[in-house]
Amino acid sequence: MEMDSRKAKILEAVVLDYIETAEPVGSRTISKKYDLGVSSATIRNEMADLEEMGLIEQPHTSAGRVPSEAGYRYYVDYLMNKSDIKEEAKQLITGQIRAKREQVGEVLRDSMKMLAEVTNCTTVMMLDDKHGTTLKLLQLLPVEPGKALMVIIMEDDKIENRFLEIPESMTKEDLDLVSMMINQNLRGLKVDDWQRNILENIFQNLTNQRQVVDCALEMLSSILGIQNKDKKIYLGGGLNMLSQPEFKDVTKVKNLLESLEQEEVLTQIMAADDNETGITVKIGAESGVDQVKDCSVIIANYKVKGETVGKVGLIGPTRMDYATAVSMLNTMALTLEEAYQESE
Amino acid sequence: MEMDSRKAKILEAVVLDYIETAEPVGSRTISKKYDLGVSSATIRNEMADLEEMGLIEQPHTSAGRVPSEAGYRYYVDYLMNKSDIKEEAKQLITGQIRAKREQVGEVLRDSMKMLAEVTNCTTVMMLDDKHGTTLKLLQLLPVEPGKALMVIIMEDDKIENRFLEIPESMTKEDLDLVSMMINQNLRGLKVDDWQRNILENIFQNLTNQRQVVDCALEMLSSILGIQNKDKKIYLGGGLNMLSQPEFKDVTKVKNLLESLEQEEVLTQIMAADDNETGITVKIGAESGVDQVKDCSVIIANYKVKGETVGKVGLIGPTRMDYATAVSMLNTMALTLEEAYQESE
DNA sequence: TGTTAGCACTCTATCACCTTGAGTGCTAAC
DNA sequence: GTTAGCACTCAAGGTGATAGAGTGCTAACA
Repeated sequence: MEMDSRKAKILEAVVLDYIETAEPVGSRTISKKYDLGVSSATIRNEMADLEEMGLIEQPHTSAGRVPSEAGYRYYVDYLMNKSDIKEEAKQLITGQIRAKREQVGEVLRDSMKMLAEVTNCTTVMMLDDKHGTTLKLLQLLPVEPGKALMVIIMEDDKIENRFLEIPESMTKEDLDLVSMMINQNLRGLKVDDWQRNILENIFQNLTNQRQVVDCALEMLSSILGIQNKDKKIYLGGGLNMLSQPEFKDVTKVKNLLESLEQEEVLTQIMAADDNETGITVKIGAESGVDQVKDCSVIIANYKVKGETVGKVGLIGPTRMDYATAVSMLNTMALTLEEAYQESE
Repeated sequence: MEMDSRKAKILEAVVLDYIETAEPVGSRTISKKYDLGVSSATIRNEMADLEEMGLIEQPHTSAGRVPSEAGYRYYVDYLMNKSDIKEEAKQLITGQIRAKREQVGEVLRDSMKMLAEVTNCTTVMMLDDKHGTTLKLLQLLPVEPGKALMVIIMEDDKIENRFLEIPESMTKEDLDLVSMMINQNLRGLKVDDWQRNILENIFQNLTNQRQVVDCALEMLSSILGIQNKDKKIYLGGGLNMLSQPEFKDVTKVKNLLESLEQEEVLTQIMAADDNETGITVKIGAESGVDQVKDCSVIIANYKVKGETVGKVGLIGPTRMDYATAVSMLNTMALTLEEAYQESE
């Protein structure tokens, strides 16, 4: 069976109409609504072919046609108009990101929420564990006798705070010294690269503060090393799923949303991007994650200096507006890259 | 119409059975399941009275009875066994809170989640704006040329981080000086108490760093003063609602959950506690918040040194297990108070 | 006087059944 | 190759009958 241009147009019509209405699309609808210049009977014949090719399917005999996963795939790969995007929505996102950059984290959260609203999907933001795992600056601050605050600034300006118990006798100067030693020796290193002799060096110079250093190092390593355990993941617009007609069944929604609250599942989903550059679209079961086998996932990497620093993902029903979703996500990733570049 | 002890027992049976089964309760069910020593006919007569008193109602003629809001009210006020609580669940919560206290914020979030799970309700934690609005310690840290990190520790050990642009020429010593001046003058003060002469004093001593100080003060005041704008609210177990049979309708759930994502609504809900001490139970429309008129809300204050520092709330269907909910919430509030007390 | 058994009554939930309409596939004519 | 026409299929929606849960009332009972 050959795929000619008329078949393609009919497939496109089926996809677009189904995305819009969420109802199976009949031959009559297509012949009336989309101007193909042929009658519904002809379209019926073509649709029978498309069904044979596995691109569309019928929920039951007397219903219209619905795109299959393969059909969506064909649409996304060959038919979709990739630049089709609402300019205002685009502005909204870029504006959002460029504004108030001083509040670390807030910006990401807000942008994710906005992207979710515009696309009516759920968004995931994930910072890559390759990045942010090296130390930029560590400082111990005396808070009150016996208590200090450890402030850790990562290479990507993320910040962690931990309280630390210290001997009452330690002064601000002692803490400064400890901070300095740790900074000098560990700045820019990943936890894997800590070497015995570096650590020995720190301890040797700080034998009397050994207990504090030990505790601080332990916290530090847990933050830098086991990043994936408390890797920052932002989720936006989880409730958007509830408006989709495919999720009118409560238990289905519940299972899905509960899955999305589990970091393992999110990590698995986001790991599904195969081409390192640009945008990956996974339709239905393609993601390989059982919990979202009825959803499509779109993932964008964003890079700084050629290295992937994070991913933005969009999760929605298979019947989602791929054109808008892809271009919005693309905009988002580009603006984030730009913002990162500037702030470096 | 008098409320005698048998009527009370029947009302209690209706409430308990309805809480358990979510189905209207018939006279036969009560006579068989709850050992009242009278026949279903007698119970029917009593139920007719209870209905006349407005404490129970019938969805339709041939259905059993369901407690009215007034019925729940009566149950909560006079019948409920307040110490009825599963000891293990209690242990779970207190254990959770007492553990790993060094990770500020995390503990609260986790405890909320757990409380939500145990009660199968949604939980809200809200830190009162009276508290946490005074400065304990401020420190400016040099990050890289032209950039500093402002670390702010509040009186309740909450921490805020903000990046600050500074003149490239400023040294660590300059920043220390600025930090010290701000600390000396503003520690322990609320933003309302900042006085012109105090600020003048800071500026006079730091004329050459005026720009930086200005910027820092602005951020500081926005953090301390307009606390309610970014007041920390933790929400836990929002999805629990989805398991309740009263929320099998998706649009209903969606509206509710979307309301609960709005801080104004949460603030309104949590403002509904009238008795300053102990626990408030608002049943259905009693909360006065339209969005949760089909839910009940239970609110607990927790205090340190006689002053309310925060509230914990529980939101669930009107048909909720009040006894367990109240005592769990109570446990939670007490343990939090205890934890705060210790850490002060 | 309070309690109970018995019975008629009411209303919902459920199922089978039918009708309707959307949509198809096939065929014959263009 | 295209199209009009027609028989066919199937889900959705409406109707009517039935079963079952629960009530209220009445008369008998202790």
